[in-house]
Amino acid sequence: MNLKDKLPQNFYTQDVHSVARELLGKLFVRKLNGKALVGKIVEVEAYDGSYDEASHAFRGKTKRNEVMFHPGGLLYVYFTYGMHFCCNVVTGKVNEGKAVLLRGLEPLEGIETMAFNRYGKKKITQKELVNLANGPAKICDAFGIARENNGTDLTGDKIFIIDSKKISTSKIGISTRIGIKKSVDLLWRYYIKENLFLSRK
DNA sequence: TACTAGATCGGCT
DNA sequence: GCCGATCTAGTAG
Repeated sequence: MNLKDKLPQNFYTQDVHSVARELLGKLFVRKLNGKALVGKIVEVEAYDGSYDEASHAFRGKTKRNEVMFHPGGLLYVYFTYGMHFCCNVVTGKVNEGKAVLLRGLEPLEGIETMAFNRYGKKKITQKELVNLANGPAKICDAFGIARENNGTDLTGDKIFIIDSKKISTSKIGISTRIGIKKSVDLLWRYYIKENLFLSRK
């Protein structure tokens, strides 16, 4: 991991689908209490507010989704099901309302901290390791991301993403998105094929 | 392995 | 008042 390879703002202002695909394989970093928690991005979903009924941004700007309407490069964190947080990378230009939901990370660094955040213990089984961050709410739990991180600037030094070798197109899987009831046919979920840390096969 | 229910609360109709 | 970009534990097969 080379900190010089932190993704710049102009990475995030690209089209939401380009950002979604290119985020695969990159390293999501969260500094927590002086330590770095790092995970490789293995699964994401695109949400395009302009014609995507499943997107929080579909009905326009509100107090909750306001961050989505900023230019790309911010973290959009929302609270759901009365108990979980999920986080998104805001993309595109101002007022577009588009974002990429992080759905699966492969834990690389700070695993003991993540384990403690999720399971209340530092030593975990192989099964628990696989389940550490293979889902949107699990990511936020493991990485200690909550309401107060909504709107975090990803070009800053608290939460950011490190570039890495691009995943070849042949290794990227595409499917419908998970857990939604509207716009269910859009093939806007992208993932690294055969990775162990996917929320689903 | 597969399906179901329950937890729990903020946002929006 | 209803329902959600979820997760877990429980039961049944």
